[in-house]
Amino acid sequence: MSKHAEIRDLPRRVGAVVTLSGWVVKNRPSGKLVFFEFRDGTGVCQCVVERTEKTESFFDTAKHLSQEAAVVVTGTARPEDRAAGGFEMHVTDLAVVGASTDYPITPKPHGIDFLFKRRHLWFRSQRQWIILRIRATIIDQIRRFFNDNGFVLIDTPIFAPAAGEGSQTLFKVDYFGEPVYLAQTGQLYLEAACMAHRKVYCFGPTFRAEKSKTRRHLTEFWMVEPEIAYASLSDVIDVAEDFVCSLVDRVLRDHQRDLIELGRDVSQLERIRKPFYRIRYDDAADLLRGPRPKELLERDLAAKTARLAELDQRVAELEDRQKQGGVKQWEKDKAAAEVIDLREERGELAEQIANIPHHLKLATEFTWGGDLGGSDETIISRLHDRPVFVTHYPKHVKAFYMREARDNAKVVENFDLLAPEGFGEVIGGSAREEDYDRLLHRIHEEGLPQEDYEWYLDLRRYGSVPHGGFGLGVERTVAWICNLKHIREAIPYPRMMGRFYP
RNA sequence: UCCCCGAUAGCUCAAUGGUAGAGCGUCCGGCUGUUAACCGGCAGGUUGUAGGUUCGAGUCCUACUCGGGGAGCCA
Repeated sequence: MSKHAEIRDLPRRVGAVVTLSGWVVKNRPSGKLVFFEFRDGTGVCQCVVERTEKTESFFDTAKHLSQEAAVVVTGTARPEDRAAGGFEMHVTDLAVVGASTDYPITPKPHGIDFLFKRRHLWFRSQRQWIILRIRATIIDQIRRFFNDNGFVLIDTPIFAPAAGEGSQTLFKVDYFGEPVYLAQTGQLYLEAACMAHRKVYCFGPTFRAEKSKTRRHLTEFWMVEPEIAYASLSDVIDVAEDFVCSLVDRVLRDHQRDLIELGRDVSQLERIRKPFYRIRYDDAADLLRGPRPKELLERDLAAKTARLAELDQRVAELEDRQKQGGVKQWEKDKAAAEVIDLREERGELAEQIANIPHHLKLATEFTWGGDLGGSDETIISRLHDRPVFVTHYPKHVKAFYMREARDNAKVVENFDLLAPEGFGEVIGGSAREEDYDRLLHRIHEEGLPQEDYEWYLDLRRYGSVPHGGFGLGVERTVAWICNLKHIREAIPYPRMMGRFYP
Protein backbone atom coordinates (compact mmCIF):
# COMPACT_ATOMS: atom_id res chain seq x y z
CA MET A 1 0.00 0.00 0.00
CA SER A 2 1.21 3.49 -0.80
CA LYS A 3 2.38 5.86 1.91
CA HIS A 4 0.74 8.69 0.04
CA ALA A 5 -1.40 11.25 1.78
CA GLU A 6 -5.18 10.98 1.47
CA ILE A 7 -7.62 13.62 0.35
CA ARG A 8 -9.74 13.17 3.45
CA ASP A 9 -6.72 14.35 5.51
CA LEU A 10 -6.18 17.55 3.52
CA PRO A 11 -7.90 19.78 6.11
CA ARG A 12 -5.04 18.86 8.46
CA ARG A 13 -2.31 19.24 5.82
CA VAL A 14 -2.98 22.76 4.59
CA GLY A 15 0.20 24.44 3.37
CA ALA A 16 2.32 21.29 3.58
CA VAL A 17 3.78 19.57 0.55
CA VAL A 18 1.85 16.34 0.06
CA THR A 19 1.76 13.58 -2.51
CA LEU A 20 -1.62 12.12 -3.49
CA SER A 21 -2.31 9.09 -5.64
CA GLY A 22 -5.55 8.57 -7.48
CA TRP A 23 -7.48 9.11 -10.68
CA VAL A 24 -8.50 12.03 -12.87
CA VAL A 25 -12.23 12.72 -12.72
CA LYS A 26 -12.26 15.44 -15.35
CA ASN A 27 -9.83 17.82 -16.91
CA ARG A 28 -10.24 21.45 -18.03
CA PRO A 29 -7.10 22.62 -19.70
CA SER A 30 -6.98 26.23 -20.86
CA GLY A 31 -3.90 27.67 -22.43
CA LYS A 32 -1.40 28.19 -19.67
CA LEU A 33 -3.52 26.82 -16.84
CA VAL A 34 -4.90 23.36 -16.21
CA PHE A 35 -7.61 22.40 -13.76
CA PHE A 36 -8.32 18.80 -13.15
CA GLU A 37 -10.60 17.17 -10.63
CA PHE A 38 -8.94 14.33 -8.83
CA ARG A 39 -10.20 11.51 -6.62
CA ASP A 40 -8.25 9.03 -4.52
CA GLY A 41 -10.97 6.84 -3.02
CA THR A 42 -11.18 8.95 0.13
CA GLY A 43 -12.51 12.12 -1.48
CA VAL A 44 -12.15 14.55 -4.33
CA CYS A 45 -10.05 17.67 -4.75
CA GLN A 46 -9.20 20.04 -7.54
CA CYS A 47 -5.67 20.24 -8.87
CA VAL A 48 -4.25 23.30 -10.60
CA VAL A 49 -1.18 23.38 -12.78
CA GLU A 50 0.14 26.78 -13.86
CA ARG A 51 2.52 26.95 -16.75
CA THR A 52 5.83 28.12 -15.28
CA GLU A 53 9.47 27.12 -15.57
CA LYS A 54 8.97 24.67 -12.71
CA THR A 55 5.99 22.96 -14.30
CA GLU A 56 7.31 23.06 -17.85
CA SER A 57 8.42 19.41 -17.79
CA PHE A 58 4.95 18.03 -17.09
CA PHE A 59 2.62 20.81 -18.18
CA ASP A 60 1.85 19.20 -21.50
CA THR A 61 1.10 15.91 -19.73
CA ALA A 62 -1.29 17.72 -17.42
CA LYS A 63 -2.99 19.39 -20.34
CA HIS A 64 -3.76 16.03 -21.90
CA LEU A 65 -4.79 14.13 -18.79
CA SER A 66 -7.83 12.10 -19.71
CA GLN A 67 -10.74 10.95 -17.60
CA GLU A 68 -9.77 8.14 -15.18
CA ALA A 69 -6.05 8.33 -15.91
CA ALA A 70 -4.22 7.12 -12.79
CA VAL A 71 -1.82 9.78 -11.55
CA VAL A 72 0.40 10.67 -8.60
CA VAL A 73 0.51 14.39 -7.83
CA THR A 74 2.65 16.40 -5.45
CA GLY A 75 1.90 19.91 -4.32
CA THR A 76 0.44 22.07 -1.62
CA ALA A 77 -3.23 22.14 -0.77
CA ARG A 78 -5.33 25.00 0.46
CA PRO A 79 -9.03 25.53 1.03
CA GLU A 80 -10.83 26.85 -2.03
CA ASP A 81 -14.55 27.45 -2.16
CA ARG A 82 -14.66 27.36 -5.93
CA ALA A 83 -13.25 23.83 -6.05
CA ALA A 84 -15.17 20.58 -5.84
CA GLY A 85 -14.40 18.97 -2.50
CA GLY A 86 -13.51 22.34 -0.96
CA PHE A 87 -9.75 21.99 -1.47
CA GLU A 88 -7.37 22.88 -4.23
CA MET A 89 -3.93 21.44 -4.82
CA HIS A 90 -1.22 23.51 -6.51
CA VAL A 91 0.74 20.92 -8.34
CA THR A 92 4.54 20.91 -8.32
CA ASP A 93 5.00 17.44 -9.71
CA LEU A 94 2.90 14.95 -11.58
CA ALA A 95 3.33 11.45 -12.94
CA VAL A 96 0.96 9.26 -14.90
CA VAL A 97 0.82 5.74 -13.45
CA GLY A 98 -1.78 4.30 -15.83
CA ALA A 99 -3.20 5.95 -18.91
CA SER A 100 -6.91 5.91 -19.73
CA THR A 101 -8.29 6.55 -23.19
CA ASP A 102 -11.92 6.84 -24.23
CA TYR A 103 -13.36 6.23 -20.77
CA PRO A 104 -16.95 5.32 -21.59
CA ILE A 105 -18.78 6.98 -18.71
CA THR A 106 -18.70 10.67 -19.49
CA PRO A 107 -20.14 13.53 -17.43
CA LYS A 108 -23.08 13.48 -19.83
CA PRO A 109 -26.31 11.54 -19.29
CA HIS A 110 -26.30 7.79 -19.88
CA GLY A 111 -29.04 5.21 -20.02
CA ILE A 112 -29.47 2.72 -17.23
CA ASP A 113 -28.63 -0.30 -19.39
CA PHE A 114 -25.41 1.33 -20.56
CA LEU A 115 -24.38 2.06 -16.99
CA PHE A 116 -25.14 -1.41 -15.64
CA LYS A 117 -23.19 -3.05 -18.42
CA ARG A 118 -20.32 -0.95 -17.08
CA ARG A 119 -21.06 -1.37 -13.40
CA HIS A 120 -17.39 -2.22 -12.83
CA LEU A 121 -16.56 1.36 -13.89
CA TRP A 122 -19.75 3.09 -12.87
CA PHE A 123 -19.19 2.80 -9.19
CA ARG A 124 -16.18 5.10 -9.55
CA SER A 125 -18.74 7.87 -10.16
CA GLN A 126 -19.41 10.20 -7.25
CA ARG A 127 -23.02 9.28 -6.61
CA GLN A 128 -22.42 5.54 -6.76
CA TRP A 129 -19.34 5.96 -4.60
CA ILE A 130 -21.41 7.69 -1.90
CA ILE A 131 -24.18 5.07 -2.01
CA LEU A 132 -21.77 2.17 -1.58
CA ARG A 133 -20.06 3.93 1.31
CA ILE A 134 -23.40 4.41 3.04
CA ARG A 135 -24.16 0.75 2.38
CA ALA A 136 -20.88 -0.17 4.06
CA THR A 137 -21.81 1.95 7.07
CA ILE A 138 -25.25 0.36 7.30
CA ILE A 139 -23.71 -3.11 7.19
CA ASP A 140 -21.19 -2.14 9.84
CA GLN A 141 -24.01 -0.86 12.03
CA ILE A 142 -26.02 -4.06 11.47
CA ARG A 143 -23.12 -6.12 12.80
CA ARG A 144 -22.44 -3.72 15.63
CA PHE A 145 -26.04 -3.64 16.76
CA PHE A 146 -26.29 -7.39 17.09
CA ASN A 147 -22.78 -7.95 18.41
CA ASP A 148 -23.21 -5.20 21.01
CA ASN A 149 -26.56 -6.56 22.13
CA GLY A 150 -25.47 -10.09 22.93
CA PHE A 151 -26.37 -11.83 19.66
CA VAL A 152 -24.11 -14.64 18.44
CA LEU A 153 -23.35 -14.83 14.73
CA ILE A 154 -24.42 -18.17 13.31
CA ASP A 155 -23.67 -18.68 9.62
CA THR A 156 -26.38 -20.68 7.94
CA PRO A 157 -25.90 -22.76 4.79
CA ILE A 158 -26.35 -21.37 1.30
CA PHE A 159 -27.00 -24.82 -0.19
CA ALA A 160 -30.29 -25.91 1.26
CA PRO A 161 -32.49 -28.95 0.70
CA ALA A 162 -35.81 -28.36 -1.00
CA ALA A 163 -37.60 -27.72 2.24
CA GLY A 164 -37.68 -23.99 2.72
CA GLU A 165 -40.72 -21.93 3.51
CA GLY A 166 -42.87 -23.86 1.10
CA SER A 167 -44.08 -22.39 -2.15
CA GLN A 168 -41.07 -20.20 -2.85
CA THR A 169 -39.34 -20.06 -6.19
CA LEU A 170 -35.75 -21.11 -5.60
CA PHE A 171 -32.63 -21.52 -7.72
CA LYS A 172 -31.88 -25.17 -8.32
CA VAL A 173 -28.29 -26.34 -8.18
CA ASP A 174 -26.81 -29.68 -9.18
CA TYR A 175 -25.15 -30.91 -5.99
CA PHE A 176 -23.14 -34.00 -6.98
CA GLY A 177 -26.09 -35.20 -8.96
CA GLU A 178 -28.70 -34.32 -6.39
CA PRO A 179 -30.90 -31.24 -6.48
CA VAL A 180 -30.34 -28.62 -3.82
CA TYR A 181 -31.43 -25.00 -3.73
CA LEU A 182 -29.82 -21.66 -3.01
CA ALA A 183 -31.06 -20.56 0.38
CA GLN A 184 -33.76 -17.97 0.60
CA THR A 185 -33.54 -17.71 4.38
CA GLY A 186 -31.44 -19.04 7.23
CA GLN A 187 -34.31 -18.85 9.64
CA LEU A 188 -35.07 -22.48 10.35
CA TYR A 189 -31.39 -23.10 11.08
CA LEU A 190 -31.33 -20.06 13.31
CA GLU A 191 -34.27 -21.33 15.31
CA ALA A 192 -32.17 -24.34 16.19
CA ALA A 193 -29.21 -22.13 17.07
CA CYS A 194 -31.18 -19.79 19.33
CA MET A 195 -32.02 -22.76 21.54
CA ALA A 196 -28.27 -23.03 22.11
CA HIS A 197 -27.22 -19.35 22.24
CA ARG A 198 -30.50 -17.66 23.11
CA LYS A 199 -29.91 -14.68 20.81
CA VAL A 200 -28.43 -15.33 17.38
CA TYR A 201 -28.28 -13.80 13.92
CA CYS A 202 -27.14 -14.65 10.46
CA PHE A 203 -26.09 -12.25 7.77
CA GLY A 204 -25.35 -13.04 4.18
CA PRO A 205 -26.58 -13.23 0.62
CA THR A 206 -29.90 -14.82 -0.10
CA PHE A 207 -31.52 -15.89 -3.35
CA ARG A 208 -34.96 -15.70 -4.90
CA ALA A 209 -35.79 -17.02 -8.34
CA GLU A 210 -38.95 -14.95 -8.59
CA LYS A 211 -39.42 -13.50 -12.04
CA SER A 212 -39.87 -10.01 -10.72
CA LYS A 213 -38.73 -7.04 -12.76
CA THR A 214 -39.44 -4.12 -10.52
CA ARG A 215 -37.51 -1.44 -8.71
CA ARG A 216 -37.86 -3.38 -5.46
CA HIS A 217 -36.44 -6.76 -6.51
CA LEU A 218 -33.09 -8.47 -6.87
CA THR A 219 -32.48 -12.19 -7.36
CA GLU A 220 -29.47 -12.02 -5.02
CA PHE A 221 -29.61 -9.71 -2.05
CA TRP A 222 -28.33 -9.41 1.49
CA MET A 223 -30.46 -10.11 4.48
CA VAL A 224 -29.79 -10.06 8.20
CA GLU A 225 -31.92 -12.31 10.36
CA PRO A 226 -31.95 -12.27 14.17
CA GLU A 227 -33.69 -14.99 16.16
CA ILE A 228 -34.44 -14.82 19.87
CA ALA A 229 -35.47 -17.51 22.35
CA TYR A 230 -37.97 -16.75 25.10
CA ALA A 231 -39.39 -13.89 23.07
CA SER A 232 -42.95 -12.87 22.28
CA LEU A 233 -44.12 -11.09 19.17
CA SER A 234 -43.93 -7.71 20.89
CA ASP A 235 -40.42 -8.49 22.19
CA VAL A 236 -39.27 -9.14 18.63
CA ILE A 237 -40.95 -5.99 17.34
CA ASP A 238 -39.20 -3.98 20.07
CA VAL A 239 -35.84 -5.27 18.84
CA ALA A 240 -36.72 -4.47 15.23
CA GLU A 241 -37.68 -0.94 16.24
CA ASP A 242 -34.44 -0.29 18.13
CA PHE A 243 -32.48 -1.88 15.34
CA VAL A 244 -33.95 0.26 12.56
CA CYS A 245 -33.53 3.40 14.66
CA SER A 246 -29.86 2.56 15.20
CA LEU A 247 -29.28 2.20 11.45
CA VAL A 248 -30.87 5.54 10.65
CA ASP A 249 -29.08 7.28 13.54
CA ARG A 250 -25.72 5.98 12.46
CA VAL A 251 -26.14 7.10 8.85
CA LEU A 252 -27.39 10.51 9.99
CA ARG A 253 -24.34 10.81 12.22
CA ASP A 254 -21.70 9.69 9.71
CA HIS A 255 -23.12 10.71 6.33
CA GLN A 256 -24.88 14.04 6.75
CA ARG A 257 -23.07 15.61 3.78
CA ASP A 258 -23.39 12.48 1.68
CA LEU A 259 -27.15 12.35 2.20
CA ILE A 260 -27.48 15.97 1.12
CA GLU A 261 -25.28 15.27 -1.89
CA LEU A 262 -27.68 12.46 -2.84
CA GLY A 263 -30.59 14.87 -2.58
CA ARG A 264 -32.03 13.04 0.41
CA ASP A 265 -34.50 15.03 2.52
CA VAL A 266 -32.65 14.54 5.81
CA SER A 267 -35.52 15.89 7.90
CA GLN A 268 -37.60 12.88 6.85
CA LEU A 269 -34.94 10.58 8.31
CA GLU A 270 -34.68 12.63 11.48
CA ARG A 271 -38.32 11.76 12.15
CA ILE A 272 -37.45 8.08 12.46
CA ARG A 273 -37.89 7.81 16.23
CA LYS A 274 -39.56 5.39 18.56
CA PRO A 275 -42.33 4.49 18.80
CA PHE A 276 -43.22 3.33 15.28
CA TYR A 277 -46.88 2.69 14.53
CA ARG A 278 -48.19 -0.79 15.25
CA ILE A 279 -51.39 -1.70 13.49
CA ARG A 280 -53.07 -5.03 12.93
CA TYR A 281 -53.85 -6.43 9.52
CA ASP A 282 -57.55 -5.92 10.31
CA ASP A 283 -56.93 -2.23 10.93
CA ALA A 284 -54.90 -2.01 7.74
CA ALA A 285 -57.77 -3.59 5.82
CA ASP A 286 -60.24 -1.11 7.34
CA LEU A 287 -57.89 1.74 6.54
CA LEU A 288 -57.62 0.63 2.91
CA ARG A 289 -61.39 0.30 2.53
CA GLY A 290 -62.09 3.55 4.33
CA PRO A 291 -62.18 7.06 2.91
CA ARG A 292 -58.53 7.98 3.45
CA PRO A 293 -56.87 6.15 0.52
CA LYS A 294 -59.36 7.79 -1.81
CA GLU A 295 -58.55 11.21 -0.38
CA LEU A 296 -54.83 10.51 -0.61
CA LEU A 297 -54.98 9.25 -4.17
CA GLU A 298 -57.27 12.04 -5.30
CA ARG A 299 -54.85 14.57 -3.86
CA ASP A 300 -52.10 12.68 -5.67
CA LEU A 301 -54.02 12.77 -8.89
CA ALA A 302 -54.61 16.51 -8.61
CA ALA A 303 -50.99 17.20 -7.70
CA LYS A 304 -49.62 14.98 -10.44
CA THR A 305 -51.97 16.33 -13.06
CA ALA A 306 -50.95 19.86 -12.11
CA ARG A 307 -47.29 18.91 -12.29
CA LEU A 308 -47.86 17.35 -15.68
CA ALA A 309 -49.35 20.59 -17.00
CA GLU A 310 -46.41 22.46 -15.51
CA LEU A 311 -43.98 20.17 -17.28
CA ASP A 312 -45.75 20.54 -20.60
CA GLN A 313 -45.69 24.31 -20.27
CA ARG A 314 -42.00 24.32 -19.40
CA VAL A 315 -41.16 22.08 -22.34
CA ALA A 316 -43.08 24.37 -24.68
CA GLU A 317 -41.24 27.37 -23.26
CA LEU A 318 -37.86 25.76 -23.74
CA GLU A 319 -38.67 24.68 -27.26
CA ASP A 320 -39.84 28.16 -28.16
CA ARG A 321 -36.69 29.67 -26.79
CA GLN A 322 -34.56 27.33 -28.87
CA LYS A 323 -36.29 28.56 -32.00
CA GLN A 324 -35.54 32.20 -31.24
CA GLY A 325 -32.38 33.78 -32.57
CA GLY A 326 -29.45 34.97 -30.53
CA VAL A 327 -29.44 32.03 -28.16
CA LYS A 328 -25.99 30.76 -27.27
CA GLN A 329 -25.20 27.17 -28.12
CA TRP A 330 -24.58 26.19 -24.50
CA GLU A 331 -27.96 27.64 -23.56
CA LYS A 332 -29.58 25.50 -26.24
CA ASP A 333 -27.73 22.45 -24.90
CA LYS A 334 -28.84 23.16 -21.40
CA ALA A 335 -32.41 23.62 -22.56
CA ALA A 336 -32.26 20.40 -24.56
CA ALA A 337 -30.91 18.51 -21.54
CA GLU A 338 -33.70 19.94 -19.40
CA VAL A 339 -36.29 18.93 -21.97
CA ILE A 340 -34.99 15.35 -21.84
CA ASP A 341 -35.23 15.32 -18.04
CA LEU A 342 -38.69 16.83 -18.14
CA ARG A 343 -39.89 14.30 -20.68
CA GLU A 344 -38.58 11.48 -18.52
CA GLU A 345 -40.37 12.87 -15.48
CA ARG A 346 -43.46 13.33 -17.61
CA GLY A 347 -43.39 9.69 -18.68
CA GLU A 348 -43.14 8.51 -15.09
CA LEU A 349 -45.89 10.84 -13.98
CA ALA A 350 -48.18 9.73 -16.76
CA GLU A 351 -47.68 6.12 -15.74
CA GLN A 352 -48.31 6.90 -12.09
CA ILE A 353 -51.46 8.78 -12.99
CA ALA A 354 -52.63 5.88 -15.11
CA ASN A 355 -52.05 3.53 -12.16
CA ILE A 356 -53.97 5.57 -9.61
CA PRO A 357 -57.45 4.22 -10.43
CA HIS A 358 -56.06 0.70 -10.34
CA HIS A 359 -54.41 1.23 -6.97
CA LEU A 360 -57.56 2.80 -5.62
CA LYS A 361 -59.59 -0.14 -6.80
CA LEU A 362 -57.17 -2.59 -5.19
CA ALA A 363 -57.39 -0.67 -1.92
CA THR A 364 -61.14 -0.10 -1.75
CA GLU A 365 -61.94 -3.63 -2.85
CA PHE A 366 -59.44 -5.16 -0.49
CA THR A 367 -60.86 -8.33 0.97
CA TRP A 368 -59.88 -9.96 4.21
CA GLY A 369 -57.61 -12.92 3.66
CA GLY A 370 -55.37 -11.61 0.92
CA ASP A 371 -51.83 -10.39 1.30
CA LEU A 372 -51.17 -6.67 1.13
CA GLY A 373 -50.08 -5.69 -2.35
CA GLY A 374 -47.24 -3.31 -3.14
CA SER A 375 -49.61 -0.43 -3.78
CA ASP A 376 -51.52 -1.17 -0.56
CA GLU A 377 -48.27 -1.01 1.39
CA THR A 378 -47.43 2.27 -0.27
CA ILE A 379 -50.79 3.73 0.70
CA ILE A 380 -50.49 2.57 4.30
CA SER A 381 -46.96 3.88 4.67
CA ARG A 382 -47.87 7.23 3.13
CA LEU A 383 -50.75 7.63 5.55
CA HIS A 384 -48.24 7.54 8.41
CA ASP A 385 -45.31 9.81 9.20
CA ARG A 386 -43.13 7.12 10.76
CA PRO A 387 -42.51 3.44 9.94
CA VAL A 388 -45.49 1.14 10.42
CA PHE A 389 -45.56 -2.38 11.77
CA VAL A 390 -48.47 -4.36 10.34
CA THR A 391 -49.19 -7.46 12.42
CA HIS A 392 -51.50 -10.49 12.59
CA TYR A 393 -51.97 -11.48 8.97
CA PRO A 394 -54.34 -14.25 7.91
CA LYS A 395 -52.72 -17.59 8.63
CA HIS A 396 -53.25 -19.13 5.23
CA VAL A 397 -51.26 -16.48 3.31
CA LYS A 398 -48.28 -16.86 5.61
CA ALA A 399 -45.56 -19.45 6.15
CA PHE A 400 -46.29 -22.64 8.07
CA TYR A 401 -43.90 -21.88 10.94
CA MET A 402 -45.60 -18.68 12.07
CA ARG A 403 -47.23 -18.80 15.49
CA GLU A 404 -50.99 -19.08 15.47
CA ALA A 405 -52.61 -16.36 17.58
CA ARG A 406 -54.06 -18.10 20.61
CA ASP A 407 -57.10 -15.83 20.70
CA ASN A 408 -57.83 -16.08 16.97
CA ALA A 409 -56.84 -19.15 14.99
CA LYS A 410 -57.37 -17.35 11.71
CA VAL A 411 -54.32 -15.12 12.14
CA VAL A 412 -50.66 -15.54 12.96
CA GLU A 413 -48.33 -13.49 15.12
CA ASN A 414 -46.26 -11.99 12.35
CA PHE A 415 -45.25 -8.51 11.34
CA ASP A 416 -44.04 -6.56 8.35
CA LEU A 417 -42.29 -3.23 8.73
CA LEU A 418 -43.25 -0.68 6.12
CA ALA A 419 -40.67 2.07 5.62
CA PRO A 420 -42.07 5.59 5.21
CA GLU A 421 -42.42 7.64 2.04
CA GLY A 422 -43.77 4.66 0.17
CA PHE A 423 -40.55 2.63 0.26
CA GLY A 424 -42.46 -0.43 1.30
CA GLU A 425 -41.55 -3.55 3.20
CA VAL A 426 -38.05 -3.67 4.63
CA ILE A 427 -38.64 -6.27 7.36
CA GLY A 428 -40.72 -9.40 7.63
CA GLY A 429 -40.82 -11.36 10.85
CA SER A 430 -42.89 -13.38 13.27
CA ALA A 431 -43.19 -15.35 16.45
CA ARG A 432 -42.60 -19.02 15.53
CA GLU A 433 -45.00 -21.78 16.38
CA GLU A 434 -43.49 -23.47 19.43
CA ASP A 435 -46.29 -26.01 19.92
CA TYR A 436 -45.47 -29.41 18.43
CA ASP A 437 -49.02 -30.41 17.51
CA ARG A 438 -49.95 -27.11 15.96
CA LEU A 439 -46.73 -27.02 13.93
CA LEU A 440 -47.13 -30.57 12.69
CA HIS A 441 -50.70 -29.79 11.71
CA ARG A 442 -49.56 -26.80 9.69
CA ILE A 443 -46.84 -28.84 7.97
CA HIS A 444 -49.49 -31.32 6.86
CA GLU A 445 -51.91 -28.56 5.93
CA GLU A 446 -49.30 -27.07 3.58
CA GLY A 447 -48.64 -30.49 2.10
CA LEU A 448 -44.99 -30.45 3.14
CA PRO A 449 -43.14 -33.76 3.58
CA GLN A 450 -42.86 -34.37 7.30
CA GLU A 451 -39.63 -36.34 7.02
CA ASP A 452 -37.81 -33.26 5.71
CA TYR A 453 -38.82 -31.39 8.85
CA GLU A 454 -38.07 -33.98 11.51
CA TRP A 455 -35.00 -32.07 12.67
CA TYR A 456 -37.10 -28.92 12.86
CA LEU A 457 -39.79 -30.73 14.81
CA ASP A 458 -37.09 -31.89 17.24
CA LEU A 459 -36.83 -28.28 18.38
CA ARG A 460 -40.42 -28.64 19.60
CA ARG A 461 -39.77 -32.02 21.19
CA TYR A 462 -36.88 -30.97 23.39
CA GLY A 463 -37.51 -27.91 25.50
CA SER A 464 -39.52 -25.82 23.11
CA VAL A 465 -40.01 -22.17 24.09
CA PRO A 466 -41.73 -19.14 22.55
CA HIS A 467 -39.28 -17.53 20.13
CA GLY A 468 -39.21 -15.35 17.08
CA GLY A 469 -37.19 -13.22 14.75
CA PHE A 470 -37.20 -11.25 11.55
CA GLY A 471 -35.29 -10.58 8.34
CA LEU A 472 -34.22 -7.16 7.13
CA GLY A 473 -33.40 -6.63 3.47
CA VAL A 474 -30.19 -4.63 3.25
CA GLU A 475 -30.70 -3.20 -0.23
CA ARG A 476 -34.24 -2.07 0.46
CA THR A 477 -32.98 -0.38 3.59
CA VAL A 478 -30.14 1.30 1.71
CA ALA A 479 -32.58 2.41 -0.99
CA TRP A 480 -34.89 3.87 1.63
CA ILE A 481 -32.21 5.69 3.61
CA CYS A 482 -30.47 7.01 0.47
CA ASN A 483 -33.77 7.76 -1.27
CA LEU A 484 -32.92 5.67 -4.33
CA LYS A 485 -35.54 5.18 -6.98
CA HIS A 486 -34.25 1.71 -7.71
CA ILE A 487 -32.83 -0.99 -5.47
CA ARG A 488 -30.21 -1.99 -8.06
CA GLU A 489 -28.03 0.98 -7.13
CA ALA A 490 -27.93 -0.23 -3.53
CA ILE A 491 -25.63 -3.21 -4.22
CA PRO A 492 -22.23 -3.23 -5.95
CA TYR A 493 -23.05 -5.92 -8.50
CA PRO A 494 -26.81 -6.27 -8.88
CA ARG A 495 -28.22 -9.60 -9.96
CA MET A 496 -31.63 -9.28 -11.51
CA MET A 497 -33.72 -11.24 -13.90
CA GLY A 498 -31.79 -11.18 -17.17
CA ARG A 499 -28.81 -9.32 -15.74
CA PHE A 500 -25.68 -10.95 -14.36
CA TYR A 501 -22.83 -9.12 -16.13
CA PRO A 502 -20.31 -8.04 -15.00
C1' U B 1 -46.71 -16.01 -16.55
C1' C B 2 -49.53 -11.41 -17.89
C1' C B 3 -49.98 -5.95 -19.24
C1' C B 4 -47.67 -1.22 -20.99
C1' C B 5 -43.32 1.30 -23.24
C1' G B 6 -38.84 1.32 -25.92
C1' A B 7 -34.38 -0.06 -29.48
C1' U B 8 -31.47 5.58 -34.90
C1' A B 9 -23.52 7.77 -34.54
C1' G B 10 -19.22 5.97 -28.75
C1' C B 11 -23.32 8.61 -25.46
C1' U B 12 -28.15 11.29 -25.02
C1' C B 13 -31.80 12.19 -28.37
C1' A B 14 -34.34 14.46 -33.20
C1' A B 15 -36.31 13.22 -38.04
C1' U B 16 -46.01 14.91 -41.31
C1' G B 17 -44.38 7.38 -45.44
C1' G B 18 -40.20 11.06 -49.52
C1' U B 19 -31.97 13.20 -49.51
C1' A B 20 -30.73 10.00 -41.78
C1' G B 21 -29.57 15.05 -38.25
C1' A B 22 -28.01 17.81 -33.60
C1' G B 23 -25.38 18.23 -29.23
C1' C B 24 -21.95 15.97 -26.26
C1' G B 25 -17.64 12.78 -26.12
C1' U B 26 -13.00 11.42 -28.94
C1' C B 27 -8.88 13.67 -31.78
C1' C B 28 -6.37 18.48 -33.51
C1' G B 29 -5.71 23.92 -32.72
C1' G B 30 -6.63 28.43 -29.46
C1' C B 31 -7.89 30.48 -24.38
C1' U B 32 -4.84 32.24 -16.72
C1' G B 33 -10.27 30.55 -12.74
C1' U B 34 -12.46 25.99 -14.77
C1' U B 35 -16.77 22.93 -12.48
C1' A B 36 -22.19 18.74 -17.73
C1' A B 37 -21.36 25.80 -19.74
C1' C B 38 -15.59 29.14 -24.46
C1' C B 39 -14.17 29.40 -29.91
C1' G B 40 -12.68 26.82 -34.58
C1' G B 41 -11.95 22.15 -37.22
C1' C B 42 -11.67 16.50 -38.44
C1' A B 43 -13.84 11.85 -38.04
C1' G B 44 -18.10 9.14 -36.90
C1' G B 45 -24.44 5.07 -39.58
C1' U B 46 -26.31 -2.22 -42.62
C1' U B 47 -31.86 2.95 -38.05
C1' G B 48 -31.96 -4.44 -32.81
C1' U B 49 -33.08 -9.25 -36.12
C1' A B 50 -36.22 -11.63 -39.90
C1' G B 51 -40.25 -11.14 -42.93
C1' G B 52 -44.43 -8.19 -45.05
C1' U B 53 -47.38 -3.70 -47.08
C1' U B 54 -45.82 0.36 -50.53
C1' C B 55 -43.44 3.57 -56.41
C1' G B 56 -40.80 4.52 -51.83
C1' A B 57 -40.18 2.28 -44.73
C1' G B 58 -36.09 4.85 -39.32
C1' U B 59 -41.50 5.76 -39.72
C1' C B 60 -47.00 1.20 -41.06
C1' C B 61 -48.02 -4.49 -40.05
C1' U B 62 -46.32 -9.55 -38.02
C1' A B 63 -42.87 -12.49 -35.37
C1' C B 64 -38.49 -12.72 -32.62
C1' U B 65 -34.32 -10.77 -29.52
C1' C B 66 -32.78 -7.43 -25.92
C1' G B 67 -33.94 -3.57 -22.44
C1' G B 68 -37.23 -0.43 -19.19
C1' G B 69 -41.64 -0.11 -16.02
C1' G B 70 -45.71 -2.53 -13.58
C1' A B 71 -48.99 -6.91 -11.84
C1' G B 72 -48.44 -11.42 -9.29
C1' C B 73 -44.75 -12.93 -5.52
C1' C B 74 -41.54 -11.10 -2.10
C1' A B 75 -36.69 -8.52 1.77
